[in-house]
Amino acid sequence: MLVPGGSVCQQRRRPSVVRGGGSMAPHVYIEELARHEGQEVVIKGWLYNKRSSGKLHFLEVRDGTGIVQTVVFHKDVSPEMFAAADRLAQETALEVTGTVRKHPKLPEHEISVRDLRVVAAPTQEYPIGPKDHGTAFLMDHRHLWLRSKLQHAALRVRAEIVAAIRGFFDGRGFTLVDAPIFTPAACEGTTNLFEVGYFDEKAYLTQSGQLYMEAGAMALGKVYCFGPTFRAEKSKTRRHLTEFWMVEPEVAFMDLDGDMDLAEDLIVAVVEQVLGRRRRELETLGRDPGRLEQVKRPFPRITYAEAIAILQQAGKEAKSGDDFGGDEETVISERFDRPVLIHRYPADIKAFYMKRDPEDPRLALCVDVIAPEGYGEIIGGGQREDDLAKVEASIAAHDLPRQAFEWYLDLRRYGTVPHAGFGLGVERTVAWLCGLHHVRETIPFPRMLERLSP
RNA sequence: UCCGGCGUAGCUCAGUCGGUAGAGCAGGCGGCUGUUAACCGCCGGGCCGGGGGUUCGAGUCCCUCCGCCGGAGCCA
Repeated sequence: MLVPGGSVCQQRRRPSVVRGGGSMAPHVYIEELARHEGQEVVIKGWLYNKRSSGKLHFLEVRDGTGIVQTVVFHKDVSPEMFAAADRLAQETALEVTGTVRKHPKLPEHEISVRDLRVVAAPTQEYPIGPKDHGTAFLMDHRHLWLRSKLQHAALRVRAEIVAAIRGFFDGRGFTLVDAPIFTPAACEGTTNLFEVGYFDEKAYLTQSGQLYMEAGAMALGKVYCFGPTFRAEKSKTRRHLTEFWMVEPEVAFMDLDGDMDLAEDLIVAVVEQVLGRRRRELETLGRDPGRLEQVKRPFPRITYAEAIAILQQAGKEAKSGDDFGGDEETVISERFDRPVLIHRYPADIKAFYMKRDPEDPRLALCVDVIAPEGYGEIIGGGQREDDLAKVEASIAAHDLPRQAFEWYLDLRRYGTVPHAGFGLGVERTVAWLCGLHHVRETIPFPRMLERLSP
């Protein structure tokens, strides 16, 4: 029975599909429809789009797993239901009962409708139509925009990437060690950290769980943390969020080479799993899987000095001692068909905990991974300084408050060992795999310089 | 913070040389038995971001403020 608006509460109390005779059709999700060809099923979802051809209405219904075209033919339903079906507004919540069959024109399935029930009609016009909208408008309606095809696909790929990352580390004997979100005053300088009140003192939202993972690695050997991190940088680019997710493995008795192997293995595993399980979503996003199928071992590994040489050959002004901006990363990444590892940057442009290269102490045993196609740095990491005196000296040289690092120095006092790790930025990885222009579409509710809501 | 750009109907936009506000979509009504951002006909819909200035006259030119977008720096 179709009820266009009103008496919704009553309907909710009696959620069964009202229809004459026969057994109740099973509730099926749209992504499973192919297995039910020829059967009568119930789809529970929302009206995505509607077309009509007089005696025939085409209702596109989405249920979170996909979108299916349902066909209402005037001879299959009552005249009242047929007329009401034509009046359904976009995003009406629906239960549709009908038979699954092959689409006559497309390689997919459709449903010929026998019964329709409105669960809830919209109280006002849905703001996002099947037409162009600007990003500001869409971001203001992010809570609704998530229902759209491309956003839906991107979030599913994101979830797959997160699952792949967890599966990768869990399968290799890593232990998940959650790092704190509140951190005490002054870790790596506070200018780009979000300050919050913490009872009678100040605290800062974490910008990395790494130091805590070093403690974790000394306790559990192979560890990783996975959570949100925060940067109060006034960055306005398509690669930046103020709140983003990072996975940070840390391994005791591992050196830089082992670190690079681990980073490479992780990326290959994630790409493989996404290609294997989310190909349909990549297609929806217009992402050519061929570009991702090239992401196989081994990745090119170049030194910082070689990267500078590439930039100079390309006519860019680059001299040793410069860090790379987005442009430089793009120039380098375009030389390769897969991610490129750049290692051994000058130590003085890197963080205090980086171990120096014994073969050239001006260099740090660090590595950045630059994604292909200009998606930028997705990994930064390296081997950590494990010598107590050298860490102490580095803390002093960076003007960091020694007191706050006493616990960190303890890790070098009680059985210090070589260790290494890295951080992988989830949103940039999602942007790369999905082929999205901007990281704001890679996270459900992005937090940016000018965006704190919804 | 700096540089550049944009604010016109619910949405996306056009608006000439300064001369009384336009289209498509969405909404409403009607038509169509296979549509694909369906299509066809009709109808309603405006603080032209706010303030100030120039002018007989400002959506249009100038100043200013606000909001947003893109990029740089910084970084994942």
